[in-house]
Amino acid sequence: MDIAEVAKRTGVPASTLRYYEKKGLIHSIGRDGLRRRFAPGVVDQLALIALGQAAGLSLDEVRTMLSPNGEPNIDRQLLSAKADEIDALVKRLRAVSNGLRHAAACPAPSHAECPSFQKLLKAAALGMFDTQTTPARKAPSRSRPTSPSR
Amino acid sequence: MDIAEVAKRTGVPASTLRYYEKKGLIHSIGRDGLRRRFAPGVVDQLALIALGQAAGLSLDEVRTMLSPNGEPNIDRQLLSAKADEIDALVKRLRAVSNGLRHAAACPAPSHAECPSFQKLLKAAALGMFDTQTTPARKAPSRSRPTSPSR
DNA sequence: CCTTGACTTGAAGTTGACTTCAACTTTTAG
DNA sequence: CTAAAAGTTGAAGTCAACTTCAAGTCAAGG
Repeated sequence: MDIAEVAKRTGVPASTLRYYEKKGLIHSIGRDGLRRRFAPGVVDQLALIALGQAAGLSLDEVRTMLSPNGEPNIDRQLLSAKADEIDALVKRLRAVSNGLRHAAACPAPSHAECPSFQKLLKAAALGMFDTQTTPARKAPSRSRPTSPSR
Repeated sequence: MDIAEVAKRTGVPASTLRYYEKKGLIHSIGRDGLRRRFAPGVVDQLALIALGQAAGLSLDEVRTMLSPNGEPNIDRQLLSAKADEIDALVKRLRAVSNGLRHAAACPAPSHAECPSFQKLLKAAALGMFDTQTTPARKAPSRSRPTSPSR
């Protein structure tokens, strides 16, 4: 597959594909002339990358998850740590989702004034700031670049 | 509470609190001299903001969720749409978590070579790129700023 | 009174993740 | 053969979300 084909299949723009390759997240499996050729597996890879990003990982983190560079030990530890983080995130996100859903259905004029909304979200937020023991600021996230990227 | 107190309680640096205030995400409830004074509720607000970010919302999106500015109708629609998005994200994230957990326990030298890891993640990635109908690139995310901010 | 320390501001700098641009090489169609 | 279309590069630009900086204000202690 050439770069345009991958872009078409995944919706990831060519510029991003080149950027990812430079960063070492994907690899072209040779050149046809000077054009990159990609193995079909790159499509799955890109899905995983998108998934990792959605989970709040940086591109560098995603790369270390996907490539067995140095110590496997450290890698595995890191892996389950990440899994724990993601589980925690999932818990909170479900609460947020419930909160939003309730807010959407709730008759109160402003959800800021709806007590059950408040409660749901407060529950979701509980434990984010541990007032002593934990580091706080656990889960990161990101902003949309620009276009919805057809 | 003054700004330092809020920072201490939440782990969110003072500079960020000022930035958020400028952006309209939080509000100081008056000044003591020229110093801001915050209501205790701001702590919960900040937790919600962090949560929203973890869910992949931009600060602007978080603000619109939290403030009843214009049309409530649009707001509610948007709310349940966001809830749907989050639910979808949660589904994928759980698959990722399972994948990572398996990879951490798996005896294969590199998880890239482990077939069950591949399968799990491929399942997680399924539907991310819809090959025709949907826009792809559904959920965003973010990277860590710098300090762990204790 | 004067310094110290916590706060204030606006402006500029940083970082991650891309995108855009200018200049160039190939491949493809006529 | 030649021109357009699609690919390539490195460098520079953009954007969101902050952080850092310079310069100033203010309350409190010595």
